[in-house]
Parts: sequence; structure tokens; C-alpha cells
Amino acid sequence: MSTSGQQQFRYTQTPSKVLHLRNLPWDCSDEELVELCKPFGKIVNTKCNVGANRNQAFVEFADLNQAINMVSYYASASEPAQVRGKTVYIQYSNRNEIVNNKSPGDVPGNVLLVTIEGVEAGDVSIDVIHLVFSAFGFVQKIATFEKAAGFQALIQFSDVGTASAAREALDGRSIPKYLLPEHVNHCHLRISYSAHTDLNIKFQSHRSRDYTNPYLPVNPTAMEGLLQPVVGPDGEKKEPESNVLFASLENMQYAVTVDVLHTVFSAFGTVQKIAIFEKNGQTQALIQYPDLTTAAAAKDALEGHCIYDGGYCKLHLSYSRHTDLNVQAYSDKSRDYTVPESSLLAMQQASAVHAPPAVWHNPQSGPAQSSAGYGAASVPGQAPTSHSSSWNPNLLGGGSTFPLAPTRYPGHSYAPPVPGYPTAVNPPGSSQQINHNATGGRPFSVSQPFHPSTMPHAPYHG
DNA sequence: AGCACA
Repeated sequence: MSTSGQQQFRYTQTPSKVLHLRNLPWDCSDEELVELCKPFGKIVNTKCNVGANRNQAFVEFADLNQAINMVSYYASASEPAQVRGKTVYIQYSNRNEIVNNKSPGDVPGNVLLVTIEGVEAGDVSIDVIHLVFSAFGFVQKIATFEKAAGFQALIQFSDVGTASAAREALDGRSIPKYLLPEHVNHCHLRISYSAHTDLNIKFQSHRSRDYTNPYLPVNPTAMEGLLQPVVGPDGEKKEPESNVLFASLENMQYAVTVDVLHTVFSAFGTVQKIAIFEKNGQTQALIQYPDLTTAAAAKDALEGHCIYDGGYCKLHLSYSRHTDLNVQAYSDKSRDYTVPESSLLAMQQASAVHAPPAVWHNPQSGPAQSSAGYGAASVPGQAPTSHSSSWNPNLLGGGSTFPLAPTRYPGHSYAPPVPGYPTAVNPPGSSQQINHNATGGRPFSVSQPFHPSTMPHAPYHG
């Protein structure tokens, strides 16, 4: 029966690659330990603030000789080891490694391991994950998988700082409900660091993405949820995909304006055009994206969800058969975000004269909020170029709720990032007429048409 | 100034 070799001899200093440091400041940081010790070798682990007075620490070197170097040096150095002017006493630890200091998941890296609790793999799309984490910086890659721990995702940022900011802000938080299926009630994120530094993504698929390589082939066997239209429960309903979504809104307790739709649908990509109209007493809308993929992502993520808590303004999404809407560039029922900024400004001025701007009123907070908070991006009058493509992390955290607390969403404390407007303008004359309004009425009419000279596109003719 | 606890 041999012992581990670690005897309890207090006064016999068996060399160890772990050093015991005493008389440190009570709030000594890992960084200070590293600064003190790194001249002697590579530090693989630390544990500070140990002991009743929190004034002790352990430092583990990669190699025993490095620890010996340090002890030997200070045994005969003219100046003792010091932290903030305090003499630090250094001995070999009576253990051979630091145990239980930090789990590997606490060692910072640029890749986060995210466990999404309370959901199944199908409940949270990779687009939603991307959306949530893009708030903190460019997300390079995402890989999702199911393990015993549940549904997990590896999120790769370009640097540790961004990753740690995301972890700090999101660990323990929830993904906003309206980005999740209805049956999901709680969806907490548990975030640790992965040991990975660069994920190996082979395909763009429903479970992995490489945003640094848009030309990466799409895995033809893993397309579900990415491009394929959802096949209905009857297995028959196959609608041809389109870059334009047709939305019908149920239970319209609150007003849903162009701005609200723009904010919601911009979560998945650039929204080019929006039109809202009534048909048979039901509110409907068309939302145009530049491409089919974005539309599919938005459709999958938002179908069946309510814009407001309580089952209000429930979205039902299908693909429109239109590919390019012809809408008034700026009215209370439609918006064309592809028109040049100068034209838009001119239009806003025109509308200020003829029609009130479609500022959304928070139905639970009385008078219109003057767009306080981040969600102000889509309020008319703001310069489109001021739109940010990501959340401002400075506005994150602090509260117990998910990032951002715009006043725009009753019952929610979250707004998706609003990508900037595209600067490109669609070629004129390429539009199709909208035929969803079978009555032949004027679905997008506003009280006063704009002057033709200010219109980049021909006005819609019912 | 004197050895940590998942």
C-alpha cells in the first residue's frame, strides 16, 4: 500500500509544480498572480483568494522545473516577491496540481458552449441562436448538437473578449419567448467556454453554419428548416418558397404598424418592403426579403407566434407568390426600405404634411413613447444609416431580463437587432402588382398620395 | 505568514 507520496510533513518541502503563496492582498486577482509568476514558466492554473483571510493562493506551472525556478530565485533574490508592495511568501504546495479551481468551461476562450435548457433541438432554430449571440459581435460559426446534457450549441466568436461579453450577458438568461415555440415556457441559457478555438464546419445546414464562408456547400441531406418549406401536418401542403412572406394576423388586440413588423422581421435579415392591408376584416401583411433563405428562416422562426404576450397579434406565415412588391415607399401601411435615403427623407417630409407618421404606440403605456431605447431604429425620422446591425452591449445586462429593455414590446423586454437598410435600389420597373387583395380595392391607399415626382416607384394602382 | 473542496 503505497501512499500518494504527498505526506503531511509541514516542514518538508517536496517540490511541486504547484506553489503556495501567502500574504497576498485579500482581493488579489488571477492576473496579478500570473504577472508575478509568469517570468518563471507557463502557468496552467491559478486559485486565488484562498483561506480564511482570502490572502493565499496557488499557482500551477506547466512544468515542475518552472516552479523550482521561481522558488529558487526568490530564495536568494535581493528583493522578495511582492504583490502591490506586500511581500509574498512562496513555497511548494503539498499537492501536485490545483484541483477544482475552475472547471475547464471557466477557462476563457473564443468559443462558447451553450446549453439551451428546457427545449428540444427542434425548438430553437440556428437562426434564432445566431440572432441572439450576434448582439455581441460577429458570430463566425455555429454548430448545434444534442447530447445527454440536452440541446447544445458551440458559438464561435473571433476573440475571447467578445465571447466573454456574450457569456457574461447571456448566461442564465432566457431567449425571448416570441422567438420560441409556444410550448416552450422557460429556455435558459447555460454558457461555458469550449476548449475549441476554431470549429470545423463542413456544411451549411440546419445544425451548423459558417458565417465566414457563405460559399460553403449546403448539405443536401440536412436542409430541413433551412430552405425547404415546412410540410404541413397533412403532408400535402407544399407551397412554393418565396422571398416574400404573406402574414395574416390573428387576434389583433393591439395595433401592428409597419414599424412593428419591420422590427420583428428584421431579426432575420434585411427587410426590403412591407405592406399592411385588411382583407375580410383580417389584417394581413406582406414582408419582402432579398432572398428566399432569409424568408424561410423568418417564417420558420415566427410562424404561429404572437407579437405580444397573451396571444395577441398571432402571426400565420406562408409564402407569397410575389417576389417583388410594388408599394408606396412611405405610408402608414407600407414601406419600401430600398429607396434611397434622400428620397425617403423627402417622403417623410411630405408625409408630415399629409399624414401622421406611423409611430407605434405602446398599448400598455399610454401615450406614444418617443422611441426611447434601442428599438427606436425603425421610427420614422431617424436616419436609416444610423441603424446598427448589432445590439449595443453597453445596453445589455444589469437587469434580470434578457438584453435590452425597449418599451416597444408589451410583456417583452427584448428587441431583435435591426440591421441597416440596404443601400442598393431595386431596378425600377421590375415590380409585380400585388394581387392579394382580391377586392380590387386600394389596399395600400393612404389619405393622400405623394406627389409623383417624389416617388422612385410608380404608385400602386388598384 | 502557514495549503483549496467540486
